[in-house]
Parts: sequence; C-alpha cells; structure tokens
Amino acid sequence: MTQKLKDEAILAPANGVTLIDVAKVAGVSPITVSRALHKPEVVSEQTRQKVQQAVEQVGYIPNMLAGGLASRQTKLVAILVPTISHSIFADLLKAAMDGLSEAGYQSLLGITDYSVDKEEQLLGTILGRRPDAIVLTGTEHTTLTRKRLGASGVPVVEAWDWTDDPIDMLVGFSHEAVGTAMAQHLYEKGYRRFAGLFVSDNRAMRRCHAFYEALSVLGIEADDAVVMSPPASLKEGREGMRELLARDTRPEVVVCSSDTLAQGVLAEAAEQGLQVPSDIAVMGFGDMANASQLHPALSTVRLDSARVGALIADALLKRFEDQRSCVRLDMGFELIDRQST
Amino acid sequence: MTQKLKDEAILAPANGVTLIDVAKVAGVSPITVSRALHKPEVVSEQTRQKVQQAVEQVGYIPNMLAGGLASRQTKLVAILVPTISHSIFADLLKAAMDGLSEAGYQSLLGITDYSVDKEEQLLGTILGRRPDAIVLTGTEHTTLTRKRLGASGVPVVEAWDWTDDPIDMLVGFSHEAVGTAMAQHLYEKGYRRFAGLFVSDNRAMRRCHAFYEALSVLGIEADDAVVMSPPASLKEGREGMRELLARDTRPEVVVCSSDTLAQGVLAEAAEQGLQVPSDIAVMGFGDMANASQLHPALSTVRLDSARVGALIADALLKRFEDQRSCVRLDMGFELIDRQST
DNA sequence: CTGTTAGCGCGTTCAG
DNA sequence: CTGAACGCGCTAACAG
Repeated sequence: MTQKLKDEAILAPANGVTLIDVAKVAGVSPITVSRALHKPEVVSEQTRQKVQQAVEQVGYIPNMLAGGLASRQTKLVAILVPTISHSIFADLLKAAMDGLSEAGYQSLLGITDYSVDKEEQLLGTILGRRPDAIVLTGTEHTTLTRKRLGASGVPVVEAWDWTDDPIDMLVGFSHEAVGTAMAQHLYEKGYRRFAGLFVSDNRAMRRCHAFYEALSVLGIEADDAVVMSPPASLKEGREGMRELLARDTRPEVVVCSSDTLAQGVLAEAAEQGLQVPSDIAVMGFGDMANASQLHPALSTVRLDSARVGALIADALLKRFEDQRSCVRLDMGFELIDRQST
Repeated sequence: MTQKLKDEAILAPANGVTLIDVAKVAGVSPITVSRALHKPEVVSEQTRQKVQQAVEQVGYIPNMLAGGLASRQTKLVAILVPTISHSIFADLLKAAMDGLSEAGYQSLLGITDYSVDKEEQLLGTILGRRPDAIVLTGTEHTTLTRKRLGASGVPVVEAWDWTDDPIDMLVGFSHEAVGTAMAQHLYEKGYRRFAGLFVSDNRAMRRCHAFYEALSVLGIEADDAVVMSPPASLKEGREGMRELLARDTRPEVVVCSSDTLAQGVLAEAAEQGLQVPSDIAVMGFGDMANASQLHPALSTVRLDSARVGALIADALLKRFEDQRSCVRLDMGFELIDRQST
C-alpha cells in the first residue's frame, strides 16, 4: 500500500503534486511544509523529518511560479551579454552563474548581439519574470531601458565597463584607460609606427579612440585604424591584416581590439613570412590563456573575466543580504608582455 | 493631469502596475486587457487600441509568474549544456536561443560541466519553474533524471548524440559512427601508424573506443590513446602531443577529440619543427570555421552545431504546435580534408 | 513551534 | 465581443 502510493506519486513530480499533497501525507498543514522546506530552523526537527520524508515519497517539486508570486522573490537572475562566443564573455557568464547558483539562484540568459535595442527588447520580457536582479554588459543603454530599470527597482549590475553615473552597481574598468595604456606601453617599448585593427562595437571603438588620442598626445601620427564589423573572428583578423599590409608603410606593431583578431593577424603574418615580434609586433585584448599558448611572442591587455563574473555574483549576493549594499568596483586591467617573460 | 498620471505611472513598470490598473485606465475589465494582449484577434480593434494605449501610459509589464501559474504555460525553455566555453556548444546554444526567442520563448541556462550528477541537480530546481520544454546535451542521464523527466511530462530534446531509446525528441548523431569514420577515412588515405589524443568526457571516449575498434577491424594495432581530463584547451593539446612524441615510434597521424586539442597539437608540432601534414598529420573534431583559418592543412570531422541548435528550436516549436509531433533526427556529420581543398 | 486567513496577478470557464 | 467568478500553488501576516 505504501509502496503503491509511492509508485503512483513518483510519477508526477512536476505534475499535480502540490504542497497540499505533501501536507496530507506528512499529517501537517501546508504552511508547515513550506516552512520545513525554506526555513528549517523555524520548525521542529521531528516535523521537518516527517515533511522531508513525505516530499520524497510523493516526489514533490516546489512550484517556483507560485512561490515567486506569493513571496515576490524569484531566485532568478537575468544576465545579458553581447555574445557567448568570445571566451571573455563565456568565462564571465560561467563564473557569475557559478557564484549565483551556489546561493540557489538560476540564470536567465539574454544575448544582445552588441545591440542596445536588442537589449531593450530582451529586457521587456525579462522584467515580466520579475528577476531578483539583472546583470547588464556595458553602460550604454536606451533611455527606455534606463527608465524601466529605474522604475522596476530591481538590483542591477553593469559590468565590463566604467562610468561615473551607473544605474546601480558596477563592476568593470575603463576602456578609455585601456586604449591610453596600450599606446603608452608600446611607445615606451620604442615603437613609433602604429596600426590599429578594431571591430566596430561600442567598447572597442572607445578603446580605439583613446588609443589614437594618446598617440597624438605623444606627438605621433598614425594612419586610421582598420575597422571591421563584428563578429571578431580569425577571418576578420586575417583580412584586416592583409589590408594593413597593403598600405604604403608597414607598421611596427598592430594593435587589435581582441585576442581573436590578434590570432588572425598572427596567422596572416605567418603566411606572409613575417616574424613576430621582430618583423611586426602584435598586441591583443582579452583573456590570453589560449593565445599565449599558441604564440608566446605577443603583448596583450589581460582581463580576468572569470573574476569579473565572480565579483558580479558577490555584489549581488551582498545586496540580497543587505539592501543598502552597492558595490562599485573598478577592477582595472593588466598589460602583459609575452616577449619579456 | 493626464501628464501627471503618466509620469507617476511610468515609474512603476515591474512594480505595482497590474492588469487591473490598465483595465481602469482603459475603462474595460481586466480580462479584456488580458485578451487584447494575448489574443488580439478576439477583441474589437477599438478596444484593443484603447488597451494598448493604456498599457503604454501606465508602463504595464505582464507578470509572467502569475500568467504562467494560471495558464500552465511559462514560455520558458531550459537548456543544459556541458560547457559554453567550446564554440560548438556556444554556437548550438546561440542558435537554439535565437530560434526560440523568435517564438517568444526565453532560455534558462544550465551548465553541467559534463557531469550527469550536476545535470540531475540542476534539473531539480529547473523543473520548479515549470519550463515548457527542456533541452539536454547527450543521452546519458541519471535514473532520477529520467524518472523526473518522464513524470513531469515536459517535452524533452536530447541533443548532440544518438540513441535508440531516447526520452522524447532527439537531434544529434552517433559518436560511435564518428570514431569509426575517422579510422576508415585515415586508413583509406594510406595512414598506418595512428595515435589518439582524447579528453575523458563520455562522448569523446565513445568516439575513441569506436576509433580503436575500427582500427583493429582493419587489422591495425595502435598504442593506447593519451587521455587527458577536461577541459580540452590548447594547453592539454600541447602536453598530450609532447607525450605522444616521446613514445618510441612516431605516429603518422594524431587523432584528437576536439579542434581545440588539435590546435594545441599543431602549436606543439610547429615548436618541434614538424611540418603538418607531411611530417605528421592531425585530425580534429568540431566546427572548423576557426581552426581552418589558422591552419589549412588539417583534417576534421565537421559539425554544424548552429544547425543543431536551430533544429532543436524547430523540433520544440513543432511540438508546441502539435502535441504529437516528435522529431528524431540523425543529422550526421561530415569528414573534411583541408589538405585536398 | 504550528495553524488560519487572505491574497499574490493572472487566465480559464462559463455566462451574457 | 465582453464580463464575473473562481482557482492556479504558494507564502505573509497574524493568531494561538
């Protein structure tokens, strides 16, 4: 009889089994079941065990829609990234999800394709799920996005960029500072003829402009950067490099908006018989764990994107604990010179 | 007055604004608002417009928790992948999400780290959101996973593998067939001394065993494969290659469980002054869009993972339209020979 | 420590 | 074409 009940019950986990069924089996009231599950410390150990047993017996799976509706707590975090095809954002996403899932939060993923309009559109439906928090990549958003976010009162983390006027929380670094640092670094190493190869997304372009601005402050004139449209794959890197090499004067160093692009540049350089970095140096931007394995003779701006993800999770969990907490963290970046190590 | 109302209202999208508020402003009943939003064809054009206007005026965002609870339709699809750091799964995920989001579905992402136990654990909480469908990578799952899935009645797609006994729908290919095909292909090209470099995840190991099995059928003895533990990054590729080259006899061709590994092998070969494919040939597995840009002299098993993702979305949408639809699709794979093109 | 009451915001069903 | 009543499954607030 018990066995029979069990067999029947286990066949309906996400189906009909509700709190009430568990309550009946355990011989307590529904609310006690709820408490045994979510606030074990407020229930006697004995009833907690009875409930736990009943839960397993009937194969109960809490309905988080109902729970969220009643408690206004969804245990859901929405994360919007421009792409998951770059290791930088894949690592960031993974780390953020890991941090959040340890605390029992699940992740609703949105991919914006580097478009603020798509971000706005995604946000519209996402807000309908009443997430406990939203993570945005970048600090550029449509006014409607800002309005909705502000009005909803949802905790927000803007990541991977810097601004003096964030929506709420902020974990990132200044792309202008990156561009400037790249120029100074290479200048100090003695390079004078520069070329730029950038993809036309917002942040890359800001690094690009800061780079050229810094060059001009240093008294250096450089040809305009080659600007490709996303995505930044090896193919674009090769094409861009061909374009650069077809110019009148050959640069001493090629500065790229991403590591992937830089890898393409390396591939094209190899094919054209150019030695790196003696004939031509290359500088990238990203998480060089991979690229440095391929080609040690490469400078780069190194970002620990997994750390950014972890910090995002931390910022949110802190906020969940203390409503007033508001992390704003400039985590900076690191210039690495593979040639000197 | 109207303006004032508007200003107030627009400040509370995800906050207090409910269907009832919209109804009041539009001068209709709540249910009419609901219909105007979800079944426009069943409402007069005039009231539809009134409602639409009211919605915008008060900044209403439908509460999908409440909606899902009442309608038993969440417009949510859970997607579980082993990792998002391999382009194969990133592309698959992206394509699946794109297909689904066009139809108004959002994606809850779960990363299993190649572990069926983690999959089981993720599934537990995911089912609590009552997703309209679940996408799983692979056909290997714990018995509890199977039990819960079967009981919940949620549409399931198993992807990226093949079995004669799927849980529900299936979009993938046989990894045994891949392993066998690799062996035959290379044999026909005249290679006789083989080496294997595999990562120890379930599917890679099955390709590995099928590969060695096929070799032995062809009457060829080969040394055991080098097996690395995940993740399969360039580093593992280089290390594995070093291990292979340290053996007594040098293989003519190295078969890898992934393109990333193969890239590492290429890098190590280059460093040791070996020409590919004349000194040593390399075969990979994955989406070669990138690797082929780096090194054209490489054979591979080519999978169009974006297409798999799109097919997953199609299979689900078809099921949503017609409950009886049950797609089971062996999409096969392609052996590509970069050397011959 | 446990139970009762009363919604959370919406969609389904049935009437009009 | 529109409305009223009811319930989805759960938890907050209070009582005991």
